[in-house]
Parts: sequence; C-alpha cells; structure tokens
Amino acid sequence: MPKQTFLNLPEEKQNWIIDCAVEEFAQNGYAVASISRIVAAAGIAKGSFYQYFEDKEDLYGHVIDYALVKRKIQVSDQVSTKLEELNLTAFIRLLIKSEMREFAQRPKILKISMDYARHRNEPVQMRIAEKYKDLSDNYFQNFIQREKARNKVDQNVDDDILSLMIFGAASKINEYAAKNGYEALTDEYVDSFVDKIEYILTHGIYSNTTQTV
Amino acid sequence: MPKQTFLNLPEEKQNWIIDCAVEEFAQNGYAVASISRIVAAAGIAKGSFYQYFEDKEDLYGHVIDYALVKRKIQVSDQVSTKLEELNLTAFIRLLIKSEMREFAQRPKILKISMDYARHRNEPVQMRIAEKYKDLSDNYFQNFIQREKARNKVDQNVDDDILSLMIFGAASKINEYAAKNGYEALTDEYVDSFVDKIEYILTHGIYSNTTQTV
Amino acid sequence: MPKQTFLNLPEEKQNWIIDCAVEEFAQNGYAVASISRIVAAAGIAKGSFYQYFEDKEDLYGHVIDYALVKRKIQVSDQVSTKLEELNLTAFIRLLIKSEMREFAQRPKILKISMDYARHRNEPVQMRIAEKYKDLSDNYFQNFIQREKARNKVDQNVDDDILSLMIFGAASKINEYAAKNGYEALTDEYVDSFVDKIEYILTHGIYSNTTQTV
Amino acid sequence: MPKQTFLNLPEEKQNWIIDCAVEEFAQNGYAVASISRIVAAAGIAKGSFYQYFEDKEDLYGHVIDYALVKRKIQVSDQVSTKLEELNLTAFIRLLIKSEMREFAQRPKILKISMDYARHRNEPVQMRIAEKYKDLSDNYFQNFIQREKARNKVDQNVDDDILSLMIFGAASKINEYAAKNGYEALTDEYVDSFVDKIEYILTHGIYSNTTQTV
DNA sequence: AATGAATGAGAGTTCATTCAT
DNA sequence: AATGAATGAACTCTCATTCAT
Repeated sequence: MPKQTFLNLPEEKQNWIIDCAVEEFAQNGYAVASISRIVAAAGIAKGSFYQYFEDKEDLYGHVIDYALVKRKIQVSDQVSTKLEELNLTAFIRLLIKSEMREFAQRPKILKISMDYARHRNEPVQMRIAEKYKDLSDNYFQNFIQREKARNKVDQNVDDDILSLMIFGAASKINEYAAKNGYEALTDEYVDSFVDKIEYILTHGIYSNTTQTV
Repeated sequence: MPKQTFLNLPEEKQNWIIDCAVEEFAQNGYAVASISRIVAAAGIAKGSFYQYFEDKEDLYGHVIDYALVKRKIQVSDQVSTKLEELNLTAFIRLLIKSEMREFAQRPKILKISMDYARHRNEPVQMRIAEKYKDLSDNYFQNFIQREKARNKVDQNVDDDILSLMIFGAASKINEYAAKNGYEALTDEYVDSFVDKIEYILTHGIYSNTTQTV
Repeated sequence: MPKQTFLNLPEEKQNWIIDCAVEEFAQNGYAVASISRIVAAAGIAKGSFYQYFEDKEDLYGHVIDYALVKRKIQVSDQVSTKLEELNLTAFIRLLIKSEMREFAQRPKILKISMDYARHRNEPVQMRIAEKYKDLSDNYFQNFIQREKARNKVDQNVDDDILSLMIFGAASKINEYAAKNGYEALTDEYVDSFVDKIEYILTHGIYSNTTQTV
Repeated sequence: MPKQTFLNLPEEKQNWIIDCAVEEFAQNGYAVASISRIVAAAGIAKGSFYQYFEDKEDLYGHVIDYALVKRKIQVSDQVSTKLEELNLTAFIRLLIKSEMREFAQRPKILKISMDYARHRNEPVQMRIAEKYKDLSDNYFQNFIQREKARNKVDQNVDDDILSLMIFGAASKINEYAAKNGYEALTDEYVDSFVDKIEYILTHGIYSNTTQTV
C-alpha cells in the first residue's frame, strides 16, 4: 500500500504520478519498468518516490489496484442497471462490449491488467493478489457464476475455463491496437469482434451437418 | 540468426548451450533472463557467446525457433497419422491432449512458447516473428482452417479467435502445473481438462431451457 | 548540544526521544544508526528533530552524555558509601561487580558506552569528547588514581593501562550477553567473571614454581 | 572468497586493490567503507570489482584474512625461533614487543584487525570467522594456552580474559599513534609501553605493604 | 576460435538534511 | 514550535556487451 505521505498529496499530483507509472508499466511490464524513468517522467525526486511507496512492488500493487478497480467500476456502471432487463445473450454481448470499449479507451490500463493476469502465478503477482484479496480481477468469472446460479448458463460449463477463453480472445483486441493504433478500436471493430466470440459461445463450433450433439 | 561460428560447433555442444538458454528463459522470461547466468551454466566464456550470437535477442530468437519447431514436430507425429480416421470431436480431443501431454513432458518448452505467444505484440517478439516468418506458432489455427475447408467446422467460426480461446484455456494447465508440480499433470487431469473445453465448443454455453439458438 | 527547543520540551518527551535514540545507537552504532528510524520510532516529525538537534552528531553527543552520566551515577551510588569500609581487594571486586550489574540491567547503555570508548580515537568521538570535556567515561582510572594516592595500589602501576586492561576484559561480559541473552548475566556468572580478573591482578600470571619476581 | 577472476590477476594488481581496500576499511570500518571509493582509488571499473569479489563482505573477508595472516606470519617469524632459549618473562616481552612493532609498522592493518576483533559478535564478522575458521585472530591466547600446558603460566589464569586484557591495553598504542602520528611509535615508546603491561602481569597491582595474598 | 577481464551505465534503495507551510 | 514533503547525492550491485590476447 502507498504510504500515508502519498495519500496526503493533492489528488491531482497522485493521479499524475500514477499516470506516469501506468505508462511505464504498460510499456515495459513489471520486471523491466524503471523507477528512475518514472520519477524522471513525473518530475519528482527519487527520494520523494520512496517517501510515497515502499518499493517498486508497492507501486505496482497500487497501479494494479487502480487499474482493476477502475475497470470494474467502469464496466459495472454501464452494465449493472440493465441486468434484469435483458436476456442472457444480449447481456453477455453488452458485458463484453462494455469491457472491450473500456479497453479501447484505456489501452494502457488494459495492457497492465492483462499482463498482471498473465503472470498471476509469479511471486510478485501472487503477493499482490494476496494483499488486495477482495480485488477480483475476474469480472467475467464472477458474472458467469451468477448466471449459472440463475440457471441461465449451462451448469456443465466450467466458469474458470470459460473465463480464460474469453480472456484469451480479448488479447486480440490488444494486438489489433498495437498494429493499427488505438484509434482503430472503433465501435464497429469492437462490435464485430464481440460478434465472433458470441457466435462461438452460442453455437459451438461444429457445422450442423457433421455434428449431432 | 546464430553466427556461423555457432553452427560449426559440434551438435552436442550446440544443444547443450540451447538447453541452458531454455532453462534460463523458462525461469525468467526474456526481459529478466541473464546472459551471464546462461554462460555460467553452460560453462562457456562470455566472449564465446558473442561469437556465437549477435546478442541476447539473437539467442532468444534461436531458442524460440527451436522450441516451436520441436513442439510442432512432436505434436504432429502423434496426431497426423490418425488424421482421417477420426471424426472431428475425437480429433480435437486427441489434438489437445497430444499438445497437453507434450506440454506436461517438456514444461520449459511450453513455458517459453506461451511466454512468446503472450508477448507477440511487443517489439522483441515482433522482430523475431518477422525474422522467422515461416514459423507458425499456431498449430491450432492451421488445423482449424483446414477443418473449415473440409466443412467440418462451421464456416462462421473465426479461426483466429477460436485459436486464442483455446490458447487462453490452455494457460490453465500451466498454472495448474506451477501450483502442483508437473507430475500432477496426469492423463486423468488432462482428460477432464479437455472435456471441459470440448463441452463448451460443442454445446455453447447456454442452458437449453432458456436459450433457443 | 541540543538546541534550546529540545530543552524546553517536557522532560518526559525528552526522555522518550533519547530512549529511542539509545535503542537505535545501541543496535547499530553511530555510523549505521538512522535518523529516519529514530524519528519514526519516537513518533515525531523529521523537521522537529532538526529543531531539537543540530544534526546526527549533536544527538549522539547528547546520548553519550546521558549514557555516561547515568552509568557513573548508578555505579557511584552503590559503591561510594562503602569506600572506606573495605580493603582494596574487596573494593575492586565490589566496584567491578557493581558496574557489571549496572551493565546487566542496562545493556543498551552499556553497549553504547563501550562502543563510544572503543572509537574514542575517531573524529566524531573525539569531537564529542572535546565538547563534553568534564565527562570522564573512565570510572576505573579515576578510582585507581585515588588508590595509588592512598598507597593501596603499587605506585609503579600505570593507571591508564590498567584501566584499559580491565576494560578489555569487561568486553567479554558483553560478548557473553550477546550470545546467551542478558538474562544469562546472573550474579553467579558475574562473580566468577570478576574472580578471574581479580586473580590476575592479585597474583600476576606466572607460576610460582618457575617465576621469581 | 575472492572469485577466480581476482586470483588470476597479476599479483601486483591484486596487492594494489587490497591496499586500497585496506586504506578504506582502516579509515571507515566495515559499515561505512564504500566500494565506490575503493574502485575510484584503485582506478578500476565498478563492474570489475564485482567480477573479483562477490560483494562487500567478500572483499572484507579477504582483507581480514590478509591482515590476520600477515600479522601472524610477521610475528611468528620474529618470535618462534627463540622459543626455547628464553625464560617466560623475556619471551612474553619479546612477543608483545614483536606484535607492537608490527602494529607500529602497519598501522592500518592493526586498525582493521582491532576493528574486526571488536565486532566479533556482529553478523558480518561472525560469518567471516566461520568462513575462515582456521584463521586464529588470537595469537596471544594460543600462546598463553601453550605456556599453561608447559606450566610456565599459572594454571589458575584464565587465558581468554588475559588475552582480552592484553588486547585492551594494546589499543592504547593505536590511540597514541592517532594523536602523535605513526612516526611517534618509536622503539623507545613501544619498549616503555610493554614495560608497563609486563609490570602488572608480573607483580599484580597491589602494594606489598597493604596486600597479603 | 576461444577466452575472460574490463567496462560504465543503470538498476533499486537509503540517507541526512532543508524548507515552505 | 511543529510539520512532513522534497531533495539529490550516495550507496551496493547487475547488466549486456567489447576487446585485447
């Protein structure tokens, strides 16, 4: 957790520092990210940095917290109110699109959260997960579990694996952005992208002609 | 590409050096991997290393090439002969299990290929992909395309996204191994794991009661 | 010397700050002791610290003053009243035991005074000795001089060297405590320890059989 | 232990680096000594230093080894040949003077060995003692034990305490040098200094008039 | 071809101290 | 008088890479 010193800072300055950190972590990942570059970018003294955070890992934890909480809230806001109005297909579509859009708008946050999720078995990331226990990085999984409980999703579907599959697919949007610039992540693109996921999740992958379930 | 000096080395020595590099990259990823540790482990002089390879990235490229080619061959050998005998469901199952088993037997190769795939949008990895163009790391995708061509797989399924979904799910096995040791990757576990993926790909995720496709 | 600001503090607060400093200096010695840790332990602001003391050295001087004066008084109280009643052997024994007991009870003060004595030729310590001139850290030497004056101790004995020898021996008790915990400094141990010093000072070290003085 | 890289260096360069380290450790003690200053003084790159030694502690261990071994040899050379010719008094005198002279000639080595002995209960020093087990830093104590075995020294004398007392006294010569410069450590001064120690060890400290043993 | 010593920039981190509030 | 944020130099140590032999 950041030290009190950091929390006492004017919110604007806090945000500026976190933004610089996000930039660095998004570009380089945890291991390669450099505190020196962050403080240089933020225009603060190195000593100051260590009055704000215990160490690199502490900062990273805070950034992850910030990224995931932010993501969660953004997505929830768009989705939660409509929870009951929609049938499941429409809802999943909305959920995925909502998250995709969020990703498209905050590509660096996306990059960092995916990186974090990908390394979730490594020491640093495990310690952070331990520290911010209540912080679910897995919005999909939670949702899927709920829908299974409500019998909208097939009880035989493994929610962990489903969540990983969706997550795996989502990485494509990142790749697309890397190739074509973030401005290429238009609504149209996100729509067509979600269509494709949705199709598989709805129909399965087999031609009707050859497959009898 | 390795320099000619490296290729002139007795094959045994080449393999030994690559094995040491695989070990290091598997444990630390590209960014953190240390040339110093590799040459120490291999018992060669630092100077020699730089007569074999241009730099760290050059070595990494060669390791990736080695890893992906190796994986591909191993998997193919087990699968290709039975290609025509099976219906699609059984085949996918065989394919996935085959790759899973390969993973279970060569966990470091697996680790490296997944790491590589995950970072495929980052500069180092993109340069390597460019260099080793013919090297498809995506066995699934190739296969899916073929099956679509043969009309076994629904033409509407996007093969790239499907491949990413399977790949995403596969990361679970890695995680499982990291937690429980590679000896935990028994045939039973792999079977049940593939069952779950297969279920989703066959049925889709929606309850029949609420969903009409 | 501490600034007036410090002396204006309620005595309780002064003591608390000094106690925290004693703790830190005892654990780390002058060089490694950290002002940051002291103010953190004491719960005062860093700025306040520098309104109380010029700098680290100023604080250290004050701590030494406090430690040595405290030690001196404690020891004197126990010893001085009996000064005339005892013969020299018994007195030295009492003196040493008294100081040992004091050490055993205030191990941190002991640690600091010994550290200070040991470094008495180094710049920081010399400046402090200069500043607190009247502060003799050498209770033994003073006493020996007195006893020589009263012709109880051989005039040929060099009091400085004798004092250093006793001091050297005393370090063993510190070492013993470090190994076995301060609770190991029982009366029995202190007794047997002083016996050994006393024996040498009384008999010299040579066997009667081989040595005629 | 230094790395092979260091041992491969031309002896001259090894010595030069160790001399620079001795200088630094003598002036500052282990904790404050700075690798940066040492490499600057020695004119080598920082990276080179870490190819020679594991870390600061490794260097320190080597310096201690060097210092103590050197001392031991020097002293032994002067003393051992005459071992049988002299009676004990004369021998102890010779031994002490020999060590004192050695100190006088290599004041920095002396400083370092005393510092090391003084901190023998602290983690760094204990690890070094463990590593260089066969390295006795206590020439006196060994000798005393031998003399007790040969019944020249009173069996009741505790050799550890005696050794500490002599060691304590010896610190005076260091102090004297610090005040008056090392050139003040003339043979005459060393002689008179040893006389005083010798006197106490021979006669004890009490006036014959007042003391009956 | 092989060696391994040399390099120096850069990493994360701690420090005593200053100064605006 | 009290605060605590700001500072930047200094620390130990690691790195990929070069180059003389």
